[in-house]
Amino acid sequence: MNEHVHPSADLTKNQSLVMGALTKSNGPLSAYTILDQLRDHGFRAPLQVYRALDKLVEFGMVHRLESLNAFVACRHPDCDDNETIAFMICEGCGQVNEITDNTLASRLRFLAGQASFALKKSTVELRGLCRSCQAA
Amino acid sequence: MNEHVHPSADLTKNQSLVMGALTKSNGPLSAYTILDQLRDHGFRAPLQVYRALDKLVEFGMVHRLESLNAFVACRHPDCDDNETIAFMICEGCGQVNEITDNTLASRLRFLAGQASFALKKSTVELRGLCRSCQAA
DNA sequence: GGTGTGACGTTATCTCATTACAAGATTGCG
DNA sequence: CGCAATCTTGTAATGAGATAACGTCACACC
Repeated sequence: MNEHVHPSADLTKNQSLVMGALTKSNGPLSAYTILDQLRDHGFRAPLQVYRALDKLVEFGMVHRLESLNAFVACRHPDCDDNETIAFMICEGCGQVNEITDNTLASRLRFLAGQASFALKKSTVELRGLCRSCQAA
Repeated sequence: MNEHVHPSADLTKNQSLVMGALTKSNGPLSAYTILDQLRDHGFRAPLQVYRALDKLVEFGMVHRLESLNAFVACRHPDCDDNETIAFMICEGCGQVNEITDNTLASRLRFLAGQASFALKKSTVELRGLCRSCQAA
């Protein structure tokens, strides 16, 4: 079992299929959209997608976008799933930009610390318009 | 028509009822939980709740927690709905803490600016355990 | 062989949210 | 007043997202 990095080689068949669908897409996909895309490959029920997604998220290969109820492939090769990640989501074209920023992350940790709050996971999602979509 | 501040006096009956339910609760409520609580007051369908919530969110009196699919009454009397707000959500007791932090907000604006991203709304939700729940 | 574990498949169900249509209520104005 | 425009409401139906509960299968390990 490969450790420490994205275990791409160890993915099961279903996990690979779901990962493939997300990688090919240039935007986030909902679980049901993935299901529809994989019906030809034998997928029949939402749970098949959700189980694969759970694992992929656990591996840090996929992120869940809470404000969209959708999932996106991680573009950082060695993305630590515990790290604070921020997403910029364009409401025009649907594109998602993934950014990591230490200043942001440490500010969030500071705020949590001030309140004696044991931080487990941060969700930071910025909605707006990307450069191209502002022109239109 | 619309006002410049929280138009508490201008709430419709349904909006007042929903606002009341959220204010009385010491944690976030889902739309369907609100619906159940208001059945005695004539509420019959989810849409009655969602319509009221839409307006209350628009007025800045209620915030939506994306990671919970739930809603919480704003505790800041003059909360501007455009302002960046962060939530600390305890996974133990369900309590939600609302915090505004200028350093955080300006960092998010900076990151957006760097990418020429026209920021409309920020979602910042921290999950973890509050002080009391860490003891247990 | 027996046992534990993890992935898989299927059905049903649950929660969250919206679409579509109709009826009152209110405001504004000729 | 009479009428249109707009807003709020009510109701039913449906769409979208997620999980529970069952059973099966493959495989590693002793």
